Amino acid sequence: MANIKDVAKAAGVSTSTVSRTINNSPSISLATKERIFSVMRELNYSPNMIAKSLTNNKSYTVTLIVDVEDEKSYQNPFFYEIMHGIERHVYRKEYSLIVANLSSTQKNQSVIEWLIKGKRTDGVILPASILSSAMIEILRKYNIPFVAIGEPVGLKESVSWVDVDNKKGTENAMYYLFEKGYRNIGFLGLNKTQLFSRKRLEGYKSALSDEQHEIDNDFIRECMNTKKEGYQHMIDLLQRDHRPDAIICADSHIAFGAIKACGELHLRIPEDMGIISYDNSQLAEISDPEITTVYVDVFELGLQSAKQLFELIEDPQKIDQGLLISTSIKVRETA
Amino acid sequence: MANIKDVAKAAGVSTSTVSRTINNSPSISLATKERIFSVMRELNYSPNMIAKSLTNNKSYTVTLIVDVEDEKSYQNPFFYEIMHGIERHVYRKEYSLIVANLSSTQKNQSVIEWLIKGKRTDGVILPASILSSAMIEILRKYNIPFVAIGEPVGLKESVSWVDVDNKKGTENAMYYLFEKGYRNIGFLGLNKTQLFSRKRLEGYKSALSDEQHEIDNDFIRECMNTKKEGYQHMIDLLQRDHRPDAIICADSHIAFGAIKACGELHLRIPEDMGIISYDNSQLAEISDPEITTVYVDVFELGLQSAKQLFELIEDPQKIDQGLLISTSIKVRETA
DNA sequence: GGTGATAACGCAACCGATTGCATAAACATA
DNA sequence: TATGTTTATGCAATCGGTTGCGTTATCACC
Repeated sequence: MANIKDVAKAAGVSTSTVSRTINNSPSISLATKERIFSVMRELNYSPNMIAKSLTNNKSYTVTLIVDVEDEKSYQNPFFYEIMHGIERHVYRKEYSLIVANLSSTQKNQSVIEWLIKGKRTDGVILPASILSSAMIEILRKYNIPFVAIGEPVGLKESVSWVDVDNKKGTENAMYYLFEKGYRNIGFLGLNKTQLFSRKRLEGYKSALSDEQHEIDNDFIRECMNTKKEGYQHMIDLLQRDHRPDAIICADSHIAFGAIKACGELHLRIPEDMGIISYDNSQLAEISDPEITTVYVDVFELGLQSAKQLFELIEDPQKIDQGLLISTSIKVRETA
Repeated sequence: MANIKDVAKAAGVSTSTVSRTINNSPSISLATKERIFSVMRELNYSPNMIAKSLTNNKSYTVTLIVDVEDEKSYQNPFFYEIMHGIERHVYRKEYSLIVANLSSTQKNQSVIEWLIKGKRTDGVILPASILSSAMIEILRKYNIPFVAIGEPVGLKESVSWVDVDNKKGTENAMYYLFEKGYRNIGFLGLNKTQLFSRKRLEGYKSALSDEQHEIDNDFIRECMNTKKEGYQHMIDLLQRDHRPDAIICADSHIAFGAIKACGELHLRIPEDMGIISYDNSQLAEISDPEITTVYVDVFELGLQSAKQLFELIEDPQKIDQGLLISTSIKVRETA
């Protein structure tokens, strides 16, 4: 394949001149630029990015870390779409995207350090679950910009991140349910360990306050993100005297369990029981009835994380900041 | 960060010597090798892969293409797992993995050509859906090894590929159903456009022949991979005089529809109706009852595709070949 | 016509590795 | 002792770009 020397020779100029026309230097006359461009086309030339990397000390590559622990959990279908969002922006910048997985439980930084030390990456996007202080230390030490997917919690220093606006999303779901006439709304979701569940619960509570409803703690259930727990808690809730007439599930698996419970107790959905969960389109649409959800534009989430990363790459002075992606209600059949 | 010169200086040798010890040349004395290694540790040195790439004319990177059209279809959760399988082998080889998406409908080769021309990739793994003849032409032209995920169909030349053994998988599912006592087994699946469905149908038919059953064409329904079509075809099948007592669904979405149909007609699963579909663990496990499936080790599929790719990279004489990944039956509740 | 400014380009060093060839020392052999 | 081998290492070119600095030609102006 043709290299810069071939182009220079064919155009009767030095490689410097070719390089400058590629990089659009003003000190090359228009005539020579055009001649060089036409030679480049003839020879089917494209610059060797490896060589470019060596001189410019940039890899033209960013890395997406995925958490293998999440792989089998609820996040799975999300991450795929996030990746596409990231890709879109990365390729727009003429960078390429490396993926690598790490385990949040094993606290293993080796892959990322290996990539950095080999000068293979200019920036990193990684789930907050992976962002241990040891990880931050490494990234800072080598001066590699990074952005977290998900709001990190309990960190001393500030970092860049993007997350779904879980609180507002749930508030909006509540307002939607109120408007539909539901009055006694419950909440099923884990809230101790998972930040996003906590935020969703916050939104649930703040919407109740806003609407002058009092918070009934019996309506709030800590519940793992599984069909089984969703089912059990729902059965339990429905056997009480004072039942909810609608429920917000922090996850679609929970909603599946809740729907099953309603079926067994012959409650009609959405007439007797409204249900809203968070979006996992595949599950929401295959459910019967289909689940009304808080829709999260995860593609946008990925895109924004990449944008933030490039801001840091292009301007090292840029200060770290968080960004919340807003949600909408995707009306299906359960509310 | 320390480079090879720093190491050479600190160890009192030339960069050649350092390079040779890194690459384990036999012509360096053990004593100097040890000294150099200890200096490397002291200085926290690792070789700059970019520079290595430039001299060795290898990018130490392979690319995984994903088909954005498939993104929203059944393959989605598969690809994620395939990616992990690929990753495992790629990082074992001390390569890194680039991902890029292409659309099978738009027939757009630009990203891949851009990566190749920029010398950013040494090999490509791509879904058969992307493997148009134009794509092959490009890959051959630049002499880039590639492996298809899925058996390509209608190509003139031979290429390397890995695929699930769909035929044998379905045969095994049939034998399993026979053993369970089912005698009238139907098949729901699309078989015109999708090779994997055709193969599954082949397996269905060959198992019937093997067991001396005759093929009842009314029991074979062309059916898109959706819950809706699965439901309709199942209702239709169940309203006939001669009903099946078990059914094989080429996809889990179909199975969801079939289960719904059984519920409405008050058929007990698995007593009155056995159901086996192909694996999508998330859907299979959230279904009620949980779906018995033909399990596909997609991680292994990815791993094997990467292995094949590296065989081609390491030995350009290596001839292209296909590889089938065998399946197993994952017994859950529907059969 | 001499001087200075400006425009357009080339020279050569450099980025961090690899490698063919040369070389020096140590050792063996005649 | 002179010569041939072997072992261990260094020199310098090379991969394909980039860039500071120098050079040449052209033109304006006095």
